[in-house]
Amino acid sequence: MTTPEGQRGVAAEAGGRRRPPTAQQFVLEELRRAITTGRLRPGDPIRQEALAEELDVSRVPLREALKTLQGEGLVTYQAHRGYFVERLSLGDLREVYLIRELLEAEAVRRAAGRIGDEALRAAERAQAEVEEAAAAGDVLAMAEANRRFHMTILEASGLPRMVRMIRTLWDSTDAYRSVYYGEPANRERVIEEHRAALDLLRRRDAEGAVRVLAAHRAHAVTAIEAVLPGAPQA
Amino acid sequence: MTTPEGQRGVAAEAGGRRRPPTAQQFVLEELRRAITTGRLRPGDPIRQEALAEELDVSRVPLREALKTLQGEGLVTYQAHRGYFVERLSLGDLREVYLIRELLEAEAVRRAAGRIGDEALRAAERAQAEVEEAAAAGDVLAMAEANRRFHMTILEASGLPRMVRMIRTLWDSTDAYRSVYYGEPANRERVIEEHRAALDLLRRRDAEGAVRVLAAHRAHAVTAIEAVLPGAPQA
DNA sequence: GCATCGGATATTGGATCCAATATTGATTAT
DNA sequence: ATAATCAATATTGGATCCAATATCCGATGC
Repeated sequence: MTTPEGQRGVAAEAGGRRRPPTAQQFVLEELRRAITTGRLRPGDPIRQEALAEELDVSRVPLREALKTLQGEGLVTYQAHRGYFVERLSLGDLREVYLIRELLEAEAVRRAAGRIGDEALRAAERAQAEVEEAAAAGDVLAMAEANRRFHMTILEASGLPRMVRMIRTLWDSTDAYRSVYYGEPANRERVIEEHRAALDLLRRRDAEGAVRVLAAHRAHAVTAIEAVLPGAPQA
Repeated sequence: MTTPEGQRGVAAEAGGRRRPPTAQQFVLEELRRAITTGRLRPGDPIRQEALAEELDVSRVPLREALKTLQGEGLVTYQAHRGYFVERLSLGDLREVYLIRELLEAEAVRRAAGRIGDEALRAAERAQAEVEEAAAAGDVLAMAEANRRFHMTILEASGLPRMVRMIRTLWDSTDAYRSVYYGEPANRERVIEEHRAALDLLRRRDAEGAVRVLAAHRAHAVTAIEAVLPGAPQA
């Protein structure tokens, strides 16, 4: 970060976002984006020097950001060989969804009994954004709003550590999720299911909400499985 | 790591262990040990320069190790303020055990149906070490053997990611677990419960094993809760 | 006396340089 | 031709130095 503005590359589409206060956070965001958008694809080795130069930072904050991503399961690491974008096998994907099932069921169950009006309204707002993005066909915006929708609900569980773990699991499959939203039929279904879940939450029907959201996940995982074998092509 | 042998401090009791191939891994091990043994106590700030000097490494590998520990929840981090040993509230502790309950129940259930003879024998060996350490009153050795016992069983689940998460959760409460083993009555109970679990696993009684191990955890958490308020005193 | 401001100090964040290890490719013996 | 060896190169690991930020503490005004 010797110069205020770097050149354009991985960091190119950094539209109107303002830069985080530390290089490390900046790099973290850019790396996440690069992975979730497919700019860096599963299995790709991460060359530190090239990437550091592209982002216009030194290798030090880059390496720390990579350690964070390693902890989140987005990249793997081999001593003296470097970091690689995690390549999820079909088994890995199923395992991630199984874990999410176990954790989210409990979180949603608790959230249903505790969620307040503000949180419900926040979820409704997120849902409105989901529908908006879906109508516009903006897959990325939809994924982001969708994430907000679910996280808002989960946070009502009062289990912050659990939510953090779920969020991490969620992120680890980001690279594979966009394919799901690409399909218009799936976008429709997501909207329907969200509406049903909101309805059940408003009525404090915990088990109903758990059931609907479990089905919601199941749909996603089967759809992703269908296209998985091999990395998601660019 | 300019000199082969550093001075004595956090790294002092590095008995007969051989040094890992990279400074970062070495630091990671030492930090974990320092936290679990109480050499670094919950809430303590981690001064990088002092610690780096004590371990005879530069701050670079230390910072990367701290990032790893941050991901595992053993330390917290605030930009420009540094790292602190995580201080678990009572609520946090309960949450960790709740998550473990959800994940381990499923893992044990699967493990019971899949565990092979070698894994069973490995668990039995670990259990023998647990009993040995308990008899000798060696709390640290007991904690380590105990960990091997449980991990051996969990690994039979065929869910490596889940096991990794459980291991991380396990580690995050290390600082508080030693108090449990300190009590001879608890040591006795642990041994009994392990034997019962092994027996049920041999008979492929999944639900029985799940039940016994759930009770096993419940005992531990209530015992730890009793002494928790405030950090575990040195 | 108390709060506020400002500078000195401590501590973390980042850049650069050097060392250690792995990878690659040419060379040679079989 | 093929496999093994070894040097050249690429890449990561680590140390040191400098910059940026926060913290601490005394001075100053009310």
